[in-house]
Amino acid sequence: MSSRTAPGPRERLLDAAQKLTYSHGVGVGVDTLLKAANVARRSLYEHFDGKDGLIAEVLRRSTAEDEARYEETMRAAGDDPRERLLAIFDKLGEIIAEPDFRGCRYLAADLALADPDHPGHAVTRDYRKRVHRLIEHELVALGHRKPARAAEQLLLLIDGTLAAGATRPGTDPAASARELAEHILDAAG
Amino acid sequence: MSSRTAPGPRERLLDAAQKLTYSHGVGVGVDTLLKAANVARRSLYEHFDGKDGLIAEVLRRSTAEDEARYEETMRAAGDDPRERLLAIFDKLGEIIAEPDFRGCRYLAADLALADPDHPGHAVTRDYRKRVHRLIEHELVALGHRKPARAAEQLLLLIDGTLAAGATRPGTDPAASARELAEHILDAAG
DNA sequence: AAAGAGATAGAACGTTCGGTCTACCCGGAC
DNA sequence: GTCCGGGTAGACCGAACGTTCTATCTCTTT
Repeated sequence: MSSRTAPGPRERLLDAAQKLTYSHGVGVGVDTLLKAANVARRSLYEHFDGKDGLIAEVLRRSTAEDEARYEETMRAAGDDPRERLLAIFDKLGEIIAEPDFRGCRYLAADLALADPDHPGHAVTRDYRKRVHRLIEHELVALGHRKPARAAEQLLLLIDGTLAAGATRPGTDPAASARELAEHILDAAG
Repeated sequence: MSSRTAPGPRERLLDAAQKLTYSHGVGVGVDTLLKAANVARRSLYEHFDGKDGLIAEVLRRSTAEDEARYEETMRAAGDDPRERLLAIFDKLGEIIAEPDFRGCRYLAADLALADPDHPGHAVTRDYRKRVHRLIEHELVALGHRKPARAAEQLLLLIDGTLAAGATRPGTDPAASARELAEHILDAAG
């Protein structure tokens, strides 16, 4: 009951799957996941009703964490919407610099899950909508003349930063994107 | 000997693999590829020494085609480097609009091939270098003050356009990117 | 002490994976 | 005609896949 309890099989499995589906892709075998989590085979099917359910739940958890990270990043940047939005790109720079960065988890999942009916797709779609809302809200607060268009452009910069961060070592895509983002925000009117 | 000869097993297999590794990801099974190409199992190993070799060759072929498409797009845009570069984003708009567009093949491959030693990675790395060179060359011809930085930014816009095109239906990332690209080029000095 | 829920270990299922192998077939060169 | 290289067809291999199953163990609750 206390918050200091050792994590149960469900949590261990989620933790391991979150780590491994990122580093090795959603194609990792269930044996690998079970072994890494030290969890019985059966628990996977009790808690998540199979691998697809586990993947969907991992994505749900990740999106919640990442959305919270967006909010925390903006919160730490103060009250000015402009600073709050630019802080996102500084944060992206940190994320990309992490040694085990492997690109955007959600894009990778969408590209890897060939079945368009896989429950994971709905999760990533929702996540993108929430981030979109988050950013558009700031643009409205900033008084931007075209918040919808500007939001699309900022999201494109984020996508591009994560893609370039994964595939163009030695470059600093976050800095490049930030510069372009400044221009978008300066056109606020 | 004539150019009108029916394509041999090697070509059929490459054609099928090029199509299927894009629509279904590089995780497609060998059986699926052989069936689609109407090719004997053995021919795969004779010509490509296994699935990995086939994938690498498919990527090589695709990069050659895509690089040629960049050059053709710029050639068709005339002599002005600015127009030639902006034409890329118009072309991207067309590509994204195609009904079977599924994102950037090379990013998908890099994300899906967990093994960093897979021969496919070298191919995509080379391709990105060549496109980088192509774009930087135009920026130099344009007389841009910071061709290296501007090239990185344009590449980031391309990556972002392809990513957003695959994951944000209903938006027009190519148009968003083009607008930002114009700003980059206007800062040419 | 007894019971029951939840976890564990692990065998086993059928399928698919990538890869190897044998056997046959066909067309052009000798 | 004979040979032979390149192709096809398909059986087969061990391994891994996701899934289901039984059996045992270990807590917590009563």
